[in-house]
Amino acid sequence: MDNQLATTLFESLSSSIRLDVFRLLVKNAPSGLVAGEIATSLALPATNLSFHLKAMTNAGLINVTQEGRYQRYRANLSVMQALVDYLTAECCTAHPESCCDN
Amino acid sequence: MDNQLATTLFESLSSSIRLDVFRLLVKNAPSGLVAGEIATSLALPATNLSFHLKAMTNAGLINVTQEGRYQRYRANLSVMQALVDYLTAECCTAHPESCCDN
DNA sequence: TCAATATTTCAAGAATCGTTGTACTATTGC
DNA sequence: GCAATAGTACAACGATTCTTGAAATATTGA
Repeated sequence: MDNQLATTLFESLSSSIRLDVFRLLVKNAPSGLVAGEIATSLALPATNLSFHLKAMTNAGLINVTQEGRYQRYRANLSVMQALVDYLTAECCTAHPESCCDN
Repeated sequence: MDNQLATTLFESLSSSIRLDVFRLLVKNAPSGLVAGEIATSLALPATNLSFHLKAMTNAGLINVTQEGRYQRYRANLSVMQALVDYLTAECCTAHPESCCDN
């Protein structure tokens, strides 16, 4: 996890639409959801959702697999775990006594 | 930590300048740095840095205290810890077996 | 093959964000 | 008080990002 990837992931989580999408996919792990189910669930126009799904996929935050005419999206949980580890390191490395245990 | 605050914090960390500022302040915790020291350290124009510091302060990611004519900025480590906890919950609550321990 | 369905791509405009220079406020030391 | 210093506020512009409708692509089922 380098700074540039972290920045990209934060950017990916910095829109409420994308955060909602990610949370929905976490809730529906590990089976994931197809694009139409996400759109219905979050009441989003297909084009707008597609725009955000593409951004999140490019960032590596979610994965997509084709299922016939459907696209199934899944949260990339290991990337999220790596981000948590990165943040913990950012937060605690220098001065553990002033952060981790409060 | 609600979704809106999380979104705001991610937005705050989604620029490489702001991420660099935060990392610098973590490295210099708990004493913090005054604005001029940050500007020198990151080679940023004062106005641009001020713009980002204001955004980060509004988001609650950093704190500021006045010291005479200086403004001293410190990383808000407990907010960062709360964000890590939020992300961990987002990542692991639904299906711990598929995330936390890999 | 053909119509229906699922999703993406593209283009255009709206909205937001980032950067910079200039001006302003506040504090310090003489 | 006055000049110097630290930092912020404001305004303008450029650059991104967001949103939407229309068109394109691909798959399915009849």
